[in-house]
Amino acid sequence: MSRAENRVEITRTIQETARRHLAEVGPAALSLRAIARDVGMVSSAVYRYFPSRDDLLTALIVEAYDELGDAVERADAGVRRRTDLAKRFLAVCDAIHDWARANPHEYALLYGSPVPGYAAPDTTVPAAARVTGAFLRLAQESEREGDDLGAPTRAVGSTERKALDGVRPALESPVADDRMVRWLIAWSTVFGHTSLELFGHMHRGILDYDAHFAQVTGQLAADLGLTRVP
Amino acid sequence: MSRAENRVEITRTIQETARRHLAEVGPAALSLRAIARDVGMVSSAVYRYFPSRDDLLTALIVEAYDELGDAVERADAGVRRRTDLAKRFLAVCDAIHDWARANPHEYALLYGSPVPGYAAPDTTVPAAARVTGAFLRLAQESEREGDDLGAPTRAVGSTERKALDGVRPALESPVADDRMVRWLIAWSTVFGHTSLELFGHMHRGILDYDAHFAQVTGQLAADLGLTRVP
DNA sequence: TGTACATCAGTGAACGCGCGTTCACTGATGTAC
DNA sequence: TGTACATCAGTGAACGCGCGTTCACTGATGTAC
Repeated sequence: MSRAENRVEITRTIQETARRHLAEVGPAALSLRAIARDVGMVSSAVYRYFPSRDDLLTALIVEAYDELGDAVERADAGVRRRTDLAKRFLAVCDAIHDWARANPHEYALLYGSPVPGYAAPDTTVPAAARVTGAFLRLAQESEREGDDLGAPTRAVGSTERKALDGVRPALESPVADDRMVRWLIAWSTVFGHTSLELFGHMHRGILDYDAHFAQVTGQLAADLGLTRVP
Repeated sequence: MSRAENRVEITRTIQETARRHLAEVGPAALSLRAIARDVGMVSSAVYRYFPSRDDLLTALIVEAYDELGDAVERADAGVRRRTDLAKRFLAVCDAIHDWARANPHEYALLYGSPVPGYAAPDTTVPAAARVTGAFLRLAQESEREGDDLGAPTRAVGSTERKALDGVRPALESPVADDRMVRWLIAWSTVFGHTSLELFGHMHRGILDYDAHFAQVTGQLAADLGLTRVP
């Protein structure tokens, strides 16, 4: 095995170990020394592979975003009838929710409180954008379908229109502002529900998280006008 | 000043200092030693007032929940026409959002990732319940008003009905399940929006957070059937 | 009202721990001629 | 094909730091008679 191959493999081993630690102790308690110990290296040796703890953290963040992105895209692609936007929407929501429950510490790293002293570099942006991308793709397709049978939407004034200017560059085909607001509500609801659930705020209130999540996302799909008979 | 009075005052001083540190460095970086230093005490002296770091943390959590609870209840009570449920709902939503933006680290402590190694005791439950209580009160009053002009709701099946059993004990007057789901969506949306905003996920996407939040909560109020002409 | 004793606040040193990062060094792997 | 040199991986010790918690002790404040 060449030096270069070895390097790739050891880098991967370190990151895998780090990922395992992340899943066990959470982002705040992640320790470079503990990871090195577990790999069977002295802590200073890790610096040959990651210039600092923050770079290792960045690698983990990108990995987690990509994993979630994969799950979401796979869920979407798994729906045969591409015109069944409701089914695709629900598949995407479930993918997020399922991944979060299976990987709570990773979810907390991505969507929980920021890690103190750490600022995510721009490297993480493309990976992070995959999840929102799935929502936006559905929004555009739904818009193209035309006949809108969703819940009535409030008119959008000029301040809000300007506030949404940041979203538009991510779109290839236009989505009307009032409907975009509904998609953003769906986005906030899915992540809000997941965070409230995972961080313990539904404890003893909602007795069946999956049932409730299904009801909620079903309602969102209806509000978005996705559940219509073809 | 008596010993007892002194004790109360110093306990308060410690907690106030802790609170200031929390606001500056966030929950994860909160240090008992640093707080003691700032108060002008040796770190071991703090143990006369708080048996451990976790108890101090609990006190801060309760304080923060109560502060948010105060803000929410004050906002609700500030609306003169008690039958204007839309206005009251928007006041409550804004109170949460405003408090979170003014106290981001405190918000993260309450609604962000759990602090590693810390489990909130039951002491925190009543304070935490005040915020959700405001939503539930509005839900009940809206239900009593009767004429429901909100967006159409999806039927609730038996699994979801059972899942909602945990919410019912908190109610004095009944709320129909399908409408309760909408109130829970509103709850998830408000906290989801706030978390996504504060934790940086709307950065460069939404250009005016307040405008967008207003649009979103306005839409929620309409979906809940609160914005009707009397 | 004064004295003897008990209670309590706060000190300072210590324990035992862990962290991220740097640096001089050894020994193995690669490269150029 | 063999040798001289450069590159690189990994070591081990150290730096400097901070943390929560315990404990024997001093000196002040309270209480009972």
